[in-house]
Amino acid sequence: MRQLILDGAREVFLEKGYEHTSLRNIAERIEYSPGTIYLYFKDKDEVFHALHEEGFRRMLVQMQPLQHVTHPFERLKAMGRVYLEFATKNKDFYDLMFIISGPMKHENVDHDKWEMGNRTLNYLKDVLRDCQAAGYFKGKDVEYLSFFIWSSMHGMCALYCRDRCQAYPDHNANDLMEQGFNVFVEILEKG
Amino acid sequence: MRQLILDGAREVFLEKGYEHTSLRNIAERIEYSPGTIYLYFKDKDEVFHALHEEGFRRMLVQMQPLQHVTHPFERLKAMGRVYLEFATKNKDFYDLMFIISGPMKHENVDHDKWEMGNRTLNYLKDVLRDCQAAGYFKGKDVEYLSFFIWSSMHGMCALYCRDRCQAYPDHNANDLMEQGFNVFVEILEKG
DNA sequence: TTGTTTCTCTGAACGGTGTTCATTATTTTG
DNA sequence: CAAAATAATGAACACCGTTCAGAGAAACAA
Repeated sequence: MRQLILDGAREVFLEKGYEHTSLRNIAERIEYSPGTIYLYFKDKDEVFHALHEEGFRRMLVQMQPLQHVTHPFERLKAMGRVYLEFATKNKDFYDLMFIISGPMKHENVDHDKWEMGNRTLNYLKDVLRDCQAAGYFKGKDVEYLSFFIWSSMHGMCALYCRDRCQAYPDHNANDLMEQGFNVFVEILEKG
Repeated sequence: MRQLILDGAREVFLEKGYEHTSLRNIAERIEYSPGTIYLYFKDKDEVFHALHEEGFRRMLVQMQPLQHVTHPFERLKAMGRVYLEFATKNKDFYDLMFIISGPMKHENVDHDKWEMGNRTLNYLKDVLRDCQAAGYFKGKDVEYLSFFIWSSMHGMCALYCRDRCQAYPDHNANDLMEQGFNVFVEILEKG
């Protein structure tokens, strides 16, 4: 049953986006009444927490092939590109995973949720350690370095998702992301 | 009248945050009926567009002192710190200015709105050109460079505002921001 | 002064939201 | 088959943004 609700939620969510997905929509889609959802989920946030997890699962799947990139810095670059592509091609999922406030309410977080997210972040840290072993990022703390790198990627994606790329009216948003990423790589290469 | 509404809106907004600010709240605060607001503003977004502008005005004020920092790269660093401080100390304004979807609906943007935002962005570009004149960021396109730098700063602030710093449970969020910024500066220094 | 026009403001109403809960329907168990 | 346990309902509550016919006040004309 829980799975049925989640499937309906994902369908409506991917069709209409987070903003326009109501519990009544979801209930209607799976042909149950609104109240039923509350028998299986505490509230709306808990429903979307599950999709949140699924988002990370999807992202991790897209990152699997990267393990065959042997050179660590190349792997880091490839990771960045996958991240960027994930955000631009799964705007709604990205929004839900990294921007929307709901799924991060303090109660929900400590538990065993957010596991997939941690796994992705740990993967980044591993790659960074590999980079350091290959002579990159000398003397940097992996924690802070990973936070900065994640932030830089997230920053572009967040501006993209929330239409702030319009601040550059003469540039196409996707172009901006790609060229911005290139600048990023060039600068990282020298550090 | 328009000003009265805006003042009420800002009060409620700063007290309860964007999420919990309804037109009914605002109307109640200024002791008018909800309908009245629609005589002076097209809709909710238009009300918050004005606060959006005010946010940029506040940010620009905080950036004024920077013009006395002579060394361009130092000015850039100082600008980053001001940006970071603005975001952490004016979470709600920052959220409204750079994260929330509303104020960026396509209709509203082309007009003469978004002017303050552009002014801030242009100031960043100017500083970057000064940096280039001083030998930094050789051969980089200022458009893409500014987008990347803005993104990096925004990324940290956005993760902060939307509680994603919890992904680092062993680190204090403010510490994360500061150290993340330091990593950023170190890496920029070498480019 | 009175009548008319103009402008401002109201507040009920519409359709939407998340959430609760007494009631009904179904299934499982004794 | 009856009783207990479980599952599902859908009306109701309190909100939301938004609209609009009409009430009230002010300004102007006669």
